[in-house]
Amino acid sequence: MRRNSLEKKNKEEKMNLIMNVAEKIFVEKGYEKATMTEIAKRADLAKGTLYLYFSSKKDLYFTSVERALSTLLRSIIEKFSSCKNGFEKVVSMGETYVSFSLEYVDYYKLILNYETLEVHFDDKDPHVKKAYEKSEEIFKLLVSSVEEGIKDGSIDKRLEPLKIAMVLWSEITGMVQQVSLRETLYEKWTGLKPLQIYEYYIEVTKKMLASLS
Amino acid sequence: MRRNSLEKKNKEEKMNLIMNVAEKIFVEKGYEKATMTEIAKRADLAKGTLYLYFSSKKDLYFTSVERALSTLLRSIIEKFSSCKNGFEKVVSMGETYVSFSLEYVDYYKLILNYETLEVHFDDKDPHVKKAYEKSEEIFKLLVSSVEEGIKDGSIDKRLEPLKIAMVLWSEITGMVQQVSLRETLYEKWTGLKPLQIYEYYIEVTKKMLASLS
Amino acid sequence: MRRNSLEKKNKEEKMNLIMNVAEKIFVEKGYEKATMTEIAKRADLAKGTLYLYFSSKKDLYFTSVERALSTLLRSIIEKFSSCKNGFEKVVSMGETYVSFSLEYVDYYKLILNYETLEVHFDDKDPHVKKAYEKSEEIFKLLVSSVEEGIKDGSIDKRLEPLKIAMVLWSEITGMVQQVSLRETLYEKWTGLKPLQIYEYYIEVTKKMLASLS
Amino acid sequence: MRRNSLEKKNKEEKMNLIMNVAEKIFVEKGYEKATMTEIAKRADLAKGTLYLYFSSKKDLYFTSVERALSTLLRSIIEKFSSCKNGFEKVVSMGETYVSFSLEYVDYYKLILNYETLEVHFDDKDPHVKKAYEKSEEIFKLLVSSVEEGIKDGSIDKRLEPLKIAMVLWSEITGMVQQVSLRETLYEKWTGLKPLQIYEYYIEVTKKMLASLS
DNA sequence: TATGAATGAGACTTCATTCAT
DNA sequence: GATGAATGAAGTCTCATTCAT
Repeated sequence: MRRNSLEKKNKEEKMNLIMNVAEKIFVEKGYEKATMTEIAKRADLAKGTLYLYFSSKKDLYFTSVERALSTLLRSIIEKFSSCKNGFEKVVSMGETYVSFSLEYVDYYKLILNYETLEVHFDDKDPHVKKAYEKSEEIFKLLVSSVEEGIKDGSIDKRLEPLKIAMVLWSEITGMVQQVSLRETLYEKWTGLKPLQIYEYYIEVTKKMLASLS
Repeated sequence: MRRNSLEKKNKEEKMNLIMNVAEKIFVEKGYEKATMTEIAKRADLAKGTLYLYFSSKKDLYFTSVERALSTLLRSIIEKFSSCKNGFEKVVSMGETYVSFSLEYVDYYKLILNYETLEVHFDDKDPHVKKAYEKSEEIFKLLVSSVEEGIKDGSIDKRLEPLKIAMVLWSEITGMVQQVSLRETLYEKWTGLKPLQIYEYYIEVTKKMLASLS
Repeated sequence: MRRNSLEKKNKEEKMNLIMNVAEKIFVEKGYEKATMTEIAKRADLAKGTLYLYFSSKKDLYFTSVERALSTLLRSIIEKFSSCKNGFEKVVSMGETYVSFSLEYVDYYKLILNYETLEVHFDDKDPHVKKAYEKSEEIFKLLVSSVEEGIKDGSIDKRLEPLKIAMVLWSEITGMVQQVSLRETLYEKWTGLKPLQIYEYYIEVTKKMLASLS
Repeated sequence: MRRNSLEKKNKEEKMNLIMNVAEKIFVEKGYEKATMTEIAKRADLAKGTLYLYFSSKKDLYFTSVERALSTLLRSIIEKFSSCKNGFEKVVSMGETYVSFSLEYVDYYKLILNYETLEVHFDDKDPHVKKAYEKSEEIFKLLVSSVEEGIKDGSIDKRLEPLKIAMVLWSEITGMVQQVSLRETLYEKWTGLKPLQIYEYYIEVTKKMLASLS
């Protein structure tokens, strides 16, 4: 028993070690340009060793993405507990998403990278499916928070919950994707840093949500 | 002279022929998985011929992207002429962007593909620079339209033009990216089609912009 | 037209050149130990060039085997024309098989190598199927020759055609396989060279076939 | 002493356990495609453990082959005791060989696999040599049985003992190899099962041997 | 004795690019 | 201008063997 759980822990630790390295390289170069040889070298392991823990490059990539999505999901749920009404929950989700993207840049960019890439992977791949499920879980939280806010009067009752949730979701995921991708470009155009853009977005969106409440 | 311009026209036509094919393949498979062999075959040309018109795979890719961006830019400017005030111009830009993404799916997805990929290309590459310049041109149009709207009273004067332009820009580009990428997924989640999402976005955003005007 | 057939001829010639080299290496080292790198080097070609003519190592191997089987089949049929009765045809087939194995050692060993290996390949593989069909074609010739011999009185009428054909077939293919594989070993044991063994086999078998005719 | 012999017995048992598993896998997949990992797993042992009992994959393979050859040899000698003359001994050898191939399919196919493969191994390898010696031992038994038969009048005295022994040997080893390899193929061609082919072979060969005796 | 994680050489295969025709 | 055969670097993945525990 002790033995087994110890081995399991060791294995997990090693997998995490490898994923930490892989993540960086996938972010730096993109999925296709990242090579197993480089990942092995930077992890100070032999090439073959990677294959003891991950069955293929694709497996390594997706397992890393799943880990990142889980971290994000956990983060969002944690912050939820201190919200008094639906409006606050919605706002909290946006803020958490934004903080996460700023704090765990590598993690976040990995997700983002995956979001554009998976279109070229097989839709039936269990890895892809699993990742989708994680996303859907988060989205459902958003919908129910909006509904809660409309019921408790903290969100404008003329809004349609499903539609507004969908708009918020794509707005925020899209915006954060754009901004973190083009951080330097946008700063050159406007002098604004990501955080300033996000804060302004949240400010105007809060007003929009609450306009009649 | 006559001779030269004729040759030039022929050359341009051939380039367009190649780009038409390349575009489709880049969209279908992504940059890395697209092969020069397949592009040549589908264009009914010899592989070597591609290199008479484009110096490399990267060159072919970026030239295609530039062509797509130009089409988008032209589209936006055309629609501008019939707008009476700043507010209408801003709304028109959003609508045009949305229509473009729906109408020229291939073109649009190529841009989108590039937007995620270029991060992995050399920032100093003249191709990348040129593409950025095209984007900036569009963005500047947005900023000046917002300013115009505030001045002519069609947009809420408490909004900060640069910030709101930046938010609108990243919101809309990001949202359209998300939605066109995950069209089927989102429809499964909510039953909504892209157009319905976009229309609702535009509706609430119009209210937000005009709230005090 | 001229152009196409010329190209075809060139392609075939190149394929033959490659197969000539491959054959030797497959025989020397066996399928698994033969490497594409060595085949390319010995054919004085780049590794990638091999893949212009054969889609995989397996393809190269089987195409070589098919070529060898065809040569054998042609050989057997050619000799047939000068036989006066069934008995002579059966004997001629045995002799041709034997001569072939002595004359085209590489060719023959390649077939032999395949005969033991294919058991580990997929039975449904079109290559394997095609090779089987060639073998069956030869076997059917043997059966009909035996039947002819019984009818024309040149073969002992108490023999059962199908059974005796099957025995002859497995005897001779098996024997030649054993002997060519262990040539030196058997010579060490008995002082006999392959040809002497084969001749004695044919002598006693002729008597057996004709014993009552 | 007690200690030692017990240890020895344990060691031998373990070796046999490993060889039992290895045999099956070598037969199923062929030498090259069989992996030490799979052998270890199916034997419920760690990979490293295999190397405590066998110095290499090759060693494991050849030791297995030797064990199989010994079993065959023992089998042949056992049946010898009940034979009254040379003719009966020769026939008995053939029958035993045939029975062995039917009864110990795995064992037999391992030998067969080795017979084609060893040509690609180093001829001077002590393992290969040892295996050859076992074969020679059996062959010598055949030669002396033929001589005995000629002397005691049970075999046609016009036959040359060494030559006919060599022919019989290669005939039967070859035939059994062919038939066990292509069992299903031959049944499809003729409807005959291995045993029926072997019996007919023995029938006609008996007549041939005894024709004048 | 037994383990199994780690190694690293080497296999097959792909594909952007060149160049003689 | 057009061709497409040839190149060869580089990629992913496998597996016999070793060695610290």
